[in-house]
Amino acid sequence: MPRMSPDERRAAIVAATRAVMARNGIAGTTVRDVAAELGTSSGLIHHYYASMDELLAEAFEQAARADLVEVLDAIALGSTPVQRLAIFFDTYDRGLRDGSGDFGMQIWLDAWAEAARRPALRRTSRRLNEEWQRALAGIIREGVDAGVMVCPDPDASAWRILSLLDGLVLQVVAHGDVVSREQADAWSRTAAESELGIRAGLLSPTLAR
Amino acid sequence: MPRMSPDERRAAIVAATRAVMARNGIAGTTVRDVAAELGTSSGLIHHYYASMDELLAEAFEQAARADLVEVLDAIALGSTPVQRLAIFFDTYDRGLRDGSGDFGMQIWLDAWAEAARRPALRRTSRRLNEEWQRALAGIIREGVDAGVMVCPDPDASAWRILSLLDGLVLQVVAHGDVVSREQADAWSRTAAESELGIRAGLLSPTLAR
DNA sequence: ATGCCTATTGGACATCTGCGCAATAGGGTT
DNA sequence: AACCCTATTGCGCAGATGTCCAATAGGCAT
Repeated sequence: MPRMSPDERRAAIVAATRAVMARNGIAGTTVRDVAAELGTSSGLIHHYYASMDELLAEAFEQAARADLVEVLDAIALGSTPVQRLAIFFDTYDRGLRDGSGDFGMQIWLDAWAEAARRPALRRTSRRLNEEWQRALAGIIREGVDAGVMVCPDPDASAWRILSLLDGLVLQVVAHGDVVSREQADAWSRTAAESELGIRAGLLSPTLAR
Repeated sequence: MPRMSPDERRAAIVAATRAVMARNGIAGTTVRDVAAELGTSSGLIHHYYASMDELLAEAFEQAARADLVEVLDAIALGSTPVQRLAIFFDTYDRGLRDGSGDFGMQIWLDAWAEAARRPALRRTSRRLNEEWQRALAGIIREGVDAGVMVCPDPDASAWRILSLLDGLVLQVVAHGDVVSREQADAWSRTAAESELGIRAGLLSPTLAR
């Protein structure tokens, strides 16, 4: 209702879109939903975003990046590679627990499926996934350099660990408790321990936080 | 146009739905698309299927089950647990290569995403996933009994291997070649070798076929 | 005060969706 | 040949969707 500067308004629109996306998923986010969430008219959205596609891609980008940044910040608090890796799993699991630190994991499933039909979303999803992989591979390389991990190919291991996480998340989010969140968490940690030659149990959840 | 028996017509409707699904994905399959593919009216579809959700679930069920049966049949040709496991990966990889004998892997991504919005599809997707897991766990148990695999928890291992496969498939299908099909194939095999205490290389692609 | 720029409105428009229903027509039974 | 059951039609309905546009109103410069 109140008049805003273009920058503020664009930010508000994206924030509202993220809120709706967290509730209804990407496919279930409509212009009118966003307008209602924002408390404005639907015409206003198109005054700032030429198409719904563009808005969805932008909102997903920001939401996904926020989660990535959260993980990167949390990781930075760890003092050893193994601890950083444990924190990586902590944060990932927390996202799974909340239904959303910032958004539901559901939007990742939506993004992966929608990628085939929405080029902008596809590029964003791919880029973000690569950044997750890079973050994980970085930890592994540090671990190898420090002599606390054994891994002939950190990039490949990072992709494997990440893909296992994605696959487990998929079961939890899409199918309910055929696999429990606790199992997804524990299994991915033990798989990483095995993959990286870390003694069993060292990747257990960090109690702090 | 020609009058059919209810059984024939139902089969024809599902076949047409599968064809449209393979082309447009699950979310992009509408009643009118199916009617056009079939060359009949849209009303006819509702004469046989009470809701679109039900029809999509049935079509997905049949398409997915066809692939599962293909894997089960192929596995049956293996003479040892390790060989059967190798064939399991062969068939999975073949599905990834073709775009598929019967449908693209894309519909799995669609199904996982749509599960949140379509209860019937959710149940079907979940059940099929469980059957894949059961098939895999069965092979593992045989391997353990025969003393050629080491695995304290075949069910958990099956879920891990399957989830890794799903996650890798996801990268290949959704993001193009950020991970190549060959890497997805090779990585999942080596992960399984490690997970099940099988000597490296024994799960390499079966040359026959 | 006056005027101008543009943020904002609220609804129209065309299109698509799943679904329901009265009417039609084809084929098997008698 | 007469009849009945039902497969099949074709359209209509109600709602949702993205997009667009003329009209309004709020604030900033003059």
